[in-house]
Amino acid sequence: MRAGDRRPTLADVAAAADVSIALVSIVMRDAPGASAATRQRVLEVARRLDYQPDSRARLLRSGESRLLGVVFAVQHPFHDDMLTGLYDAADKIGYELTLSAVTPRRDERTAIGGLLQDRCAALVLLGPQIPAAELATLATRLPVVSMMRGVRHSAVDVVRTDDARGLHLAVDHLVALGHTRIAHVDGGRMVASAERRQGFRDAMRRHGLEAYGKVVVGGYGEEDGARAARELLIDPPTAVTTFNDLSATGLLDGLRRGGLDVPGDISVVGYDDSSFSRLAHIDLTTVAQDIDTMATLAVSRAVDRIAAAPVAHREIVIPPRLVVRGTTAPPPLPP
Amino acid sequence: MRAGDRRPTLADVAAAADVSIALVSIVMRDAPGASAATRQRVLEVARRLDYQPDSRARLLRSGESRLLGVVFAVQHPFHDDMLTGLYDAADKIGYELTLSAVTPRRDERTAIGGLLQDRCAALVLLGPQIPAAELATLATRLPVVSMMRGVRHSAVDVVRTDDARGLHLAVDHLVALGHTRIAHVDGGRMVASAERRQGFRDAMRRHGLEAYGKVVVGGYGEEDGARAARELLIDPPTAVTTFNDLSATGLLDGLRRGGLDVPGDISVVGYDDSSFSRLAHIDLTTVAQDIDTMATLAVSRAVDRIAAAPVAHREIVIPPRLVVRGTTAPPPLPP
DNA sequence: GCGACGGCCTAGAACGTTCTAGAGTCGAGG
DNA sequence: CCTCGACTCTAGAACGTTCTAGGCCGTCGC
Repeated sequence: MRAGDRRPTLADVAAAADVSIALVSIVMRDAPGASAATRQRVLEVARRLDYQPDSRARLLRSGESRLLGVVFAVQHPFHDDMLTGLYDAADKIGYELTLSAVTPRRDERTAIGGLLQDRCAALVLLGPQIPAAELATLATRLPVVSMMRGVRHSAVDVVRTDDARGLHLAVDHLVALGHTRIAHVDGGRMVASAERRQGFRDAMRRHGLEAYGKVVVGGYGEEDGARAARELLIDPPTAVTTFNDLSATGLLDGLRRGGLDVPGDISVVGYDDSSFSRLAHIDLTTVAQDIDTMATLAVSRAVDRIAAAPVAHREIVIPPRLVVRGTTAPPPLPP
Repeated sequence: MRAGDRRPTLADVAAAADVSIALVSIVMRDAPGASAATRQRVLEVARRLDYQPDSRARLLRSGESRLLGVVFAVQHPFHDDMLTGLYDAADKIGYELTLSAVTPRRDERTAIGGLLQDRCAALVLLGPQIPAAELATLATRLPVVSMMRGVRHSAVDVVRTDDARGLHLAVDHLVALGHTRIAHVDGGRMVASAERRQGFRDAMRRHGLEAYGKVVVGGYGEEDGARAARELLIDPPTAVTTFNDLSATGLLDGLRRGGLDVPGDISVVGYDDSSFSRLAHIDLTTVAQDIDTMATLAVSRAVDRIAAAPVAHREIVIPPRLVVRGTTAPPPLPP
């Protein structure tokens, strides 16, 4: 068989096995209506011809498309983790995933547009940045699940972590260790940044430490953390919470270059429990989002919507948990 | 319009604009055969109805599918960079990309299988790990382009960097700075690891330094680099080349923790010019693969194969270039 | 005045599936 | 012996598109 050859279709298999096309279809779908013997024979022939079903024709005909479109961004380690979870979840209930990436030169609208043409049954968006109104419009066309970003609109489903609570956990942990002067490096315009910042402020207030809490402008990446480190080095607190792990690693590096020992002089807490935060030489205390639960819920919510099943809440909020590793310790004794 | 509503089709637009279905199709494809006035009117109606073409039906009918399947792996920053380049390249010539990810729990065969069902016209595989024989079998069914991995089989196209040359560049740079005792942290069983290791050995020999060259077992990730650092600290060379940037950052961190100054005591060269290697606080001297060129060539090679165009060479080898940043310097003066 | 031609448009057949409706066959029950 | 139901199987119509063949106008060249 050469590359240019036409790929075998149901008709080819049917002809070779001397049965009708419909019967082959039945066998392929494992649907009732064929005897064990024929089933066997058809499968045999199909395997011999190396038949592969054409999912496009299949979906075209059968309307319901068991296809979930996922929009993710490159260079976001957390998105990669979430993709892993989504594949697992979709696989478990017999759905397929089709991916569309946001890159520095390919924006979210383009990514979504591509998926719409593929006629997927629902859209799962990882940390969408487009305006809520636009998401709402989109949601009139097909079910839309926004992950990691709250959307105040009744048409859009949301699966996210309780980010405020995540920062409560981080601050509680630090306070329990004895810290009082704690700073937060925030995520700037990033999705969820506001919730985390607010969570930090609330937690500090709850401990009566609002006077000691300081928020430093940060951002998404390592360079943002490094920049924040330079700012913090002027008058270092004894502990820092951050918007995410990437920023935290930049911060770690900047603080150490500035001559501080982590966690001896200063403690650092990340956010996301990205796979690299577990690496021995980073060993970052961090707030973990429950990826598998979130992925499972996002997929099942999308599927419920596709089936037009009534769902209880538009917004599902998952509690995070704190993963204590090596970057937090009691504050240094006052000199 | 509610989410459950049927999406408008060509027939809907045709009815609303009072023309034939075929004419609407012509207008949508921007094909010749419609007057400017009608074109205008049909487009108007289509926009009003919010018509979106169904790519499945389109591809089903028109056979040739302007769809390239791409298999990439999560947690590989370099793959993300390549995806960015591939989207650009495909976009430029009017092709679509459909992505399938390899995750810790979803292997390459599964990822490829998904794409085959989508009937994409060709496959682009980023650093495929499956046996060459399997790739060859696959290539009998549709054009297959392997990126970053050489495949010694006439059926599979290859677009890769001249990795041996990449290590020559790194070693030449270090030797020019005055280094003689140079180690290489290799990539273990990773794709392209052998070429880089061999390139290192050849380059050292060319400089008459084979006696000073040492190869340390490493791997893909930061932890592998950190492990190599521990080994190297026993009797440190003055410079190290690495399999990739991720491993290099782990190495950097490990060496610094071991009390060495980079680049004062020891120089480090990475490989890939990953986006994070450019970050100010990493600032890694590294070997850059020409991502855009590779992406463009991979896409056009795939397209040539789809068109059954004769192509000159099965394997396209792109020269890398060295990006000198802050982790390399002359060796310390002997005490 | 007439045939040829070009511009615009349409009908209907594909594409590879799934689904609906029904046609055979066979054994059991009356 | 007939009828019924269960079980296999099949024909043919969808699905939303593109493509092939043509039809119907004017206009142009003779």
